[in-house]
Amino acid sequence: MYRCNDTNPNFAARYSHIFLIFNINLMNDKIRLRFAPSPTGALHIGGVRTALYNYLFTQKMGGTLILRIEDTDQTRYVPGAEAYILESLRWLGMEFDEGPGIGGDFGPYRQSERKSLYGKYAQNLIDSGNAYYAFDTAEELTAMREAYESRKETFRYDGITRQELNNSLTLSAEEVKTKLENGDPYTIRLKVPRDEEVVINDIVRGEVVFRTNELDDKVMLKGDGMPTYHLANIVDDHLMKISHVVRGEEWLPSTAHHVLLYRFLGWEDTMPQFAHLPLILKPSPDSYITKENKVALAERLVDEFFNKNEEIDQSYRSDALAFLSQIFQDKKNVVSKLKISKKDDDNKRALKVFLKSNLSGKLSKRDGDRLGFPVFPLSWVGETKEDSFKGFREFGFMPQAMLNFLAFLGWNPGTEQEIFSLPEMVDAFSLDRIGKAGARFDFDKAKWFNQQYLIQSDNATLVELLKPMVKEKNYEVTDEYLTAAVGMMKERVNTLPEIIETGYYFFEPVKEYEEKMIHKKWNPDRKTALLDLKEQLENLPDYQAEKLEASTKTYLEANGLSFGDVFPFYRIALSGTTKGPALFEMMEALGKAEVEKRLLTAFPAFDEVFATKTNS
RNA sequence: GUUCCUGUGGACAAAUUGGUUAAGUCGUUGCUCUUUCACAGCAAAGAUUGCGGGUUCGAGCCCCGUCAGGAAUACCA
Repeated sequence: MYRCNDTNPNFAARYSHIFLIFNINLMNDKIRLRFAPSPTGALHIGGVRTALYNYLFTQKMGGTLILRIEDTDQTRYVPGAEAYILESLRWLGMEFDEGPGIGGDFGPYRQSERKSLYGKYAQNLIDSGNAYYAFDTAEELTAMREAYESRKETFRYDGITRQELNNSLTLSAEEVKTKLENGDPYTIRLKVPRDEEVVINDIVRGEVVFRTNELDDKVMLKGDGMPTYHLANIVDDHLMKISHVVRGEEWLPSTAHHVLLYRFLGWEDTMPQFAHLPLILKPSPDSYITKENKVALAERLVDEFFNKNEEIDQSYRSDALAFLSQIFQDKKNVVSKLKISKKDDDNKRALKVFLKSNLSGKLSKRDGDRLGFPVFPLSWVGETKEDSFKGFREFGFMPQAMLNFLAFLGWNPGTEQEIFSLPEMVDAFSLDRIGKAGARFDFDKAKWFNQQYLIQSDNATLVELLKPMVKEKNYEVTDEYLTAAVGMMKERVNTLPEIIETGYYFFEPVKEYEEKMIHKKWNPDRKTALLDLKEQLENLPDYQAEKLEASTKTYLEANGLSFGDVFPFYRIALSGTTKGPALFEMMEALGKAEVEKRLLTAFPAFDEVFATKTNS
């Protein structure tokens, strides 16, 4: 039975005073974490959260944070992905101590550049009898898997099946030698022992036990000479002296293999501690299926289904649509209706499998697109439109708000504080307050966080962030004016761009007047009073909010009018809507001339709107 | 199918480690403030802690069973 070391993650921190007494400083060079993304596309929200937790823990412990690029799969390599990852992390304000482009004593930090390193360890495994050469081709294995599947069984390359397969365990030494000398393609597979238990002591999950008989003989070295994730990861973590592995829960099932590897390579005593993070889940179907969108959503899903399964005939389309609208009827039980039953034909089966993976489970990049929220920190432009996504930044989120939101997906400080600056978060963070259950992505909450940050930020900062967007729209305004507009709008929106979208009237003439109020209350005879008031205000020595308000009050009292008689029409004239910032502040910001212009164009327009109502 | 993980109001979650009345936040609804919207403040609705047993004076927490959801099951990471 193999046990990973089970020291407390906070051990060094907790007892640092003792180490200090003995003048041993374990903290700084002991705690080393790594964030190890794969450059196969944009870094999604789950990866960002993993990076965050790695960052928080290292900062908290005064450790070292390493960025390692895991690009061992050449077929999935996407140019630009690494740059995207770097830029995302920079935007979010997470700094790394070592990594590509940063430097460090343990480089190189791209696995493709470390290729020559791994063969030696694979050979070690062979030499110690813990791995073997496998000559089965990918095609043979695929065929085998299909054959098993047709019998409703699952093929696994393991301690049983390897005895029947084409490898150095079944072939004679002579045959193996010949094959190797001939340059026949081969992989090196881990020889998982029989009848043992591997015990993992996970920081967030506690003790997890795997029986080796359930484990497959994973490939360590691929046919192209590249290591798989499993080998490269363990070798690099060891060579880079990683102390804690904080990664997503999807890795938990293969952790047993990793523990085995540490042991076979003789590194078990320095094996890092594992912390497997809960997954970030899609919003549940019943939260986003509405009367309004369910038809569009169904069509979209069916489109994607046919896109993905080109072999299925289009004639199945109406059936698929019908099925979807049927399961959307009762949105509470969508997932349970996706169970495959015996009477389902192949099409139905394929459809159900597709829907299940798209309506439940891990949050995926498609979801964002489909449901209208971002899943990536920054926009990503892929080769096709389908592979391009809008990021949190482009949605108008502030990096700190995104981090704050993400931090709470799977962790909480145990206090009632919700808004944390990055340093505060570092201070409050600990691995043992990470939860075990999957956390559901909730865009409403994300927006709330962003709004809190918007309100909290000073106007000057927001103005700087807004300037590029203002420029893009070709609005010509002074900083002073923008500052005023931002001050009035920021607590009325969730994201930055909304300031100039819903508050467009600060930058250009009103596009449309809200008709309801005009129909209800507009009285052409009132115009004289409104114009009267306008003139009185224009004659004030300074066109300033408080003065305007005082003067208006006087006027209304003198003429027996109420606020309600006047305000809505001024408001609609200036902004097109009855919602929005305080009227007099808006007037001050817009300025005397602009206000006059807008009032004079609005009143005749109101008459017209009013006339259409009386006519109809 | 198999292995592993996880179940606390609609969502995120707390619960001093077995202690009595199950926090708080988002969302929803209402009230206050306000010319409107928003912000802020206050309040309400919403939970037999997935379900069934057991242990115990006492169970969200421990044990057994069961159901549901998720992950993994590639020469991907």
